[in-house]
Amino acid sequence: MGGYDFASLQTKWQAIWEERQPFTVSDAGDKRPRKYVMDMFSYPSGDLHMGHAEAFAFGDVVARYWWQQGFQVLHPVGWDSFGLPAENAAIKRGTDPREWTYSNIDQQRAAMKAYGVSVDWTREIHTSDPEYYKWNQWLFLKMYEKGLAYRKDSWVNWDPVDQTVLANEQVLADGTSDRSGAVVVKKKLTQWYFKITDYADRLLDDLNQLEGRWPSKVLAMQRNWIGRSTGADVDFVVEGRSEKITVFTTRPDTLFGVTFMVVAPESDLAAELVAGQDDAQIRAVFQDFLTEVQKSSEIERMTADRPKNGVFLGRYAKNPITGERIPVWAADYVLPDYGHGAVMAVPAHDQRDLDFALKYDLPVRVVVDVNAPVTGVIPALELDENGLAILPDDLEPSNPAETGEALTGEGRLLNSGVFTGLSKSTGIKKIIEALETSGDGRAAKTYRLRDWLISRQRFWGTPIPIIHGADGTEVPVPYDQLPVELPSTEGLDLKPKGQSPLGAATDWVSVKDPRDGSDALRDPDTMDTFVDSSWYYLRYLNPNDPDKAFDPKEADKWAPVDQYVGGVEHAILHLLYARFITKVLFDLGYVGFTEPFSALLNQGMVLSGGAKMSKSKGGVNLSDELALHGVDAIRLTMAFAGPPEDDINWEDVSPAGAAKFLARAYRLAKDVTSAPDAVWSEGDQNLRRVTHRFLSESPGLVEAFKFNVVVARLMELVNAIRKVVDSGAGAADPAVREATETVALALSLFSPFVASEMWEMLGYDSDVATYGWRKADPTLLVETSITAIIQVNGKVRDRIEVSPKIASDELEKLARASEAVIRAVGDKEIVNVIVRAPRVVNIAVR
RNA sequence: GCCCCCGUAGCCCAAUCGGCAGAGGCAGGCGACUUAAAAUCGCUUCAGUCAGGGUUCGAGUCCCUGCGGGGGCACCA
Repeated sequence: MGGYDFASLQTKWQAIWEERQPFTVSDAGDKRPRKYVMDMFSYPSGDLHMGHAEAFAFGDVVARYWWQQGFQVLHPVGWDSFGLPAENAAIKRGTDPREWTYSNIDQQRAAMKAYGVSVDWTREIHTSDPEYYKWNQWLFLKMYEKGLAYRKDSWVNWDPVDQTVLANEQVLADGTSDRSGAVVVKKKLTQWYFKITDYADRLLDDLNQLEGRWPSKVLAMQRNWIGRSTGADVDFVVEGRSEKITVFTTRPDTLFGVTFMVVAPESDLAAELVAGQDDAQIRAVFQDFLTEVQKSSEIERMTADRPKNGVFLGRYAKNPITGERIPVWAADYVLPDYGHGAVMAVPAHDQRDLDFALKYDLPVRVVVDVNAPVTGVIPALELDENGLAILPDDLEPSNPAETGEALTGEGRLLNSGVFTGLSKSTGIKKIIEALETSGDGRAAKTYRLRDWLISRQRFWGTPIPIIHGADGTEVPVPYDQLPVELPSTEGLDLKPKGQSPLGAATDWVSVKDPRDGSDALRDPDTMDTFVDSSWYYLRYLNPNDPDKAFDPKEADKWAPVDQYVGGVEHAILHLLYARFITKVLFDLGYVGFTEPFSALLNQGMVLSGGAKMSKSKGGVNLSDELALHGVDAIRLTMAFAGPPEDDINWEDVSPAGAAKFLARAYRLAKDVTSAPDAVWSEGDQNLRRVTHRFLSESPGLVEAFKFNVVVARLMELVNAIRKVVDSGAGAADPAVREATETVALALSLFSPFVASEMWEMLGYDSDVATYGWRKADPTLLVETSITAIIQVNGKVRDRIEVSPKIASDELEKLARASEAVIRAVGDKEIVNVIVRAPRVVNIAVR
């Protein structure tokens, strides 16, 4: 590798930055406008890996860009330092998780500093510090007071490897744990929840505000996850039972087609219905069925298109609108925790209901004519004595009972009493109105989103600040007794046993009831670490404040975060939780905004051989690449590889090429012979034009995250300077200095070490990073002539050099006079001439 | 099954508003320097934009259909 000694440059500049702290934000008396740029903080695994390196490289481009643009930029880092890897490591070594965690942090901090990220190191936070997690507890208590934190007994996701419960968001689509990879099982347990479902509408609707500033993919994922459906709740009276069964449906227009009802077998409702039923045979059959259902694993349950099984419960319900008597079944295709755990079955128009009806020989009744025109005049239909329509033969739709295909399309209602003939959407509206009038139903929404299960049965997390009194009352720990600190691990067995290890820390868990001093027990569970990360962006604003979680005045000044950078793996989990907690803090009056992250950039992954790069898998890894090519070249490689949100195949990019380019840039700084006070305007005008075009275009490109294009333009500029130095005006030309200084300033966004060195070589002792972007001189951006293209029928036939200010009619005259055009037109008739001065003329001929 | 994103040279990728398909890099080729090689420097080959249809004076760009790739949700009523 020729060029320069990147290793000694890295050492030199790291020491200088350590001393100067150029990125520490004091704010006081600083009149510059503010920007808050934040990278997703890291779990302290000890090493910097490719994923971190890429995210920090991109985040740093943005942070350094705003510094150059004259802002004071808050760009903090912290550590997501609670969690299972530390705890598991501690179990393996018989040590305290604190040791592993804090030594990893030291190691990783050093790696990050060596990576040259523009960070305000005075604001570093660790979520495992009592000074931090105290405020998780404070947040919990605030939410508890508002009824947003509560405990309930429910079927939960249980990770049998990590021996703890998981939130829905932590279970992958294949039914395995996102952390341990174990197949998650269902357990019925009493757990703590945050009531995120209260915020479902706001979490969904506020996504519209983020449109265009968050990746559309993330917005789509969040919308899917929240999964709002609109429709109606309909109440069905059950014979011999005082309470009705309420079902949720998105198709109230098909109410006349209901031929049976289905409830989830494991729901309380099913048990009640069977209990109220005299036939012992039916009760026994149901019990067997329920046992069978509970045996099937979550994975089987989640596979679509499984055969549907069910049993008749021996009970009948009444259709509220037709008065018809319909049987009530229990079946495994109805889920206990969605909607009301019960459905009205319309087999003609729902594939699942149809599959079930055909299997158990239940009636199928068509109530929507999907062949009927959806728009236009509704044909007048004759009704029979039952109020049902008599249909002309050609309107007869296909019969689902014969085809096995449910009719789910748009159409017009059939056999639906006074509603017959209505379109789907009008039918939905009118039938809901009728239900509301009769009191048998109402418009309703339901969500896929579930409340956030936050308790965990592990040690290394934030203790839940609740005391359980002897009488079973939940007593919040008084605020002045926070934090509830984790005990020492001395004599404590952290091995997962399905119950929190804290429960066995006798001295810790036994407390006096704050109400009356009687014996009581602390809640032994700890919080999901996603609680820590749901508000950490606020803690950076006053990381050492002992009196409050964050300062609302600081939040007004800095928050929300202007630019958040991180991996798409948090598209739902962390980002949804942080949005939720921000809205809660807004409602509590602590912040004046409802979305935490105004803009989001998701970097792609770095792949090698089609797999994520990591040390354990062998092959290419970050530390080798850094040693081989230097920090600057690696960072530049990532910026140049393509759009930041795309994955990078390491085989497709060239760190050696990046290093070569940096060496070319560096050599220019060496070549410049003019003094720092050289008068640029006396320099080579063509080079100046290139420089100023670069100065003018780059900011927009950075703001659009087109880092790869900026680097390409920078390469262009370097090539242009080289040409002037070697075979033009020469190294002494003032324009060469101007252009080379521009290279150093722009390069500082991507490759700060070599940029700083170049800056020094060029005679400056200031920090290149905060020196300031130079404004383009508009007079150098004006083009003196422009190439107009002349087309005939859209095909380019001639090019002419014209003034950019040429008038349309003059350009047309020139175009018509062109010999190439005259030849192309020949004896054809000119039917139209489009002139877009000064760029294009198109002559349409026939 | 529903929804979202992407298909441009051998490869990674550019192409503001619909207006000359190529900025930059990798790989390749030729040349200069060198005893030779590396490094460096200069020059250079390479696609008509996945396919089909439509809108338009004009489509890589907008619309429809299909194919291919990636992702999210899913017995969700």
